[in-house]
Amino acid sequence: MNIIFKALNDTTRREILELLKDRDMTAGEIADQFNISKPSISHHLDLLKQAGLVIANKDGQFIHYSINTTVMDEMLKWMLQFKRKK
Amino acid sequence: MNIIFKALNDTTRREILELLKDRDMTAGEIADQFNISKPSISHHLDLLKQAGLVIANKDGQFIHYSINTTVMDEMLKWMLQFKRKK
DNA sequence: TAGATATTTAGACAAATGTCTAAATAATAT
DNA sequence: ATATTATTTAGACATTTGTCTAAATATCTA
Repeated sequence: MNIIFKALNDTTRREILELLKDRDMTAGEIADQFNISKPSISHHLDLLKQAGLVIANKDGQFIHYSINTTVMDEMLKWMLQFKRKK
Repeated sequence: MNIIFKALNDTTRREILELLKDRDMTAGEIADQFNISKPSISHHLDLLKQAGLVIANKDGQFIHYSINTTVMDEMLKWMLQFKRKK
């Protein structure tokens, strides 16, 4: 839970998720969308991966990243507890 | 958006929200639930207030805090965008 | 095998964060 | 008025975070 909130607490990482919502992308393609160095993006991707929010798939020299929304279900469930009770 | 994620990115603050889910509490009552100094709790409450997640109401020398779930709707909406699209 | 391309790892550094103690502010009670 | 209670503000400090550059690793191509 902690690690998920941590991963989402950064604009760049949230934007990465929004990109991956539409289609899978390689690390390089993702980095091209930001004015941030590739190592920094790599670090962001690592945090997202640790949180289980993205999945990395190696394909030759490329690494394809895809979003994993099942992890978000846990967060959605956490948030909904506040709406249920009066 | 940013400030909401920031506010939720801390276990103590999330636990405060879970306490307030059941009933309104004063700053002192909230602080009593944690092994953290009152000034630190005060700071956490301030961040939650800035994010709009709680509302403070002064009543004499007490300040009653209550949860405001409408702000969470924005977050829920953000999260649901990932579930909608295929 | 060498060189180019894709990505990560390592290490440094400034800024942000969570915590504390001491002091300030405000309201209540004696 | 003074002391007590509730809460916040101020300032300090160690830890975490986001970023960078330089170097390492891995794959592909000529």
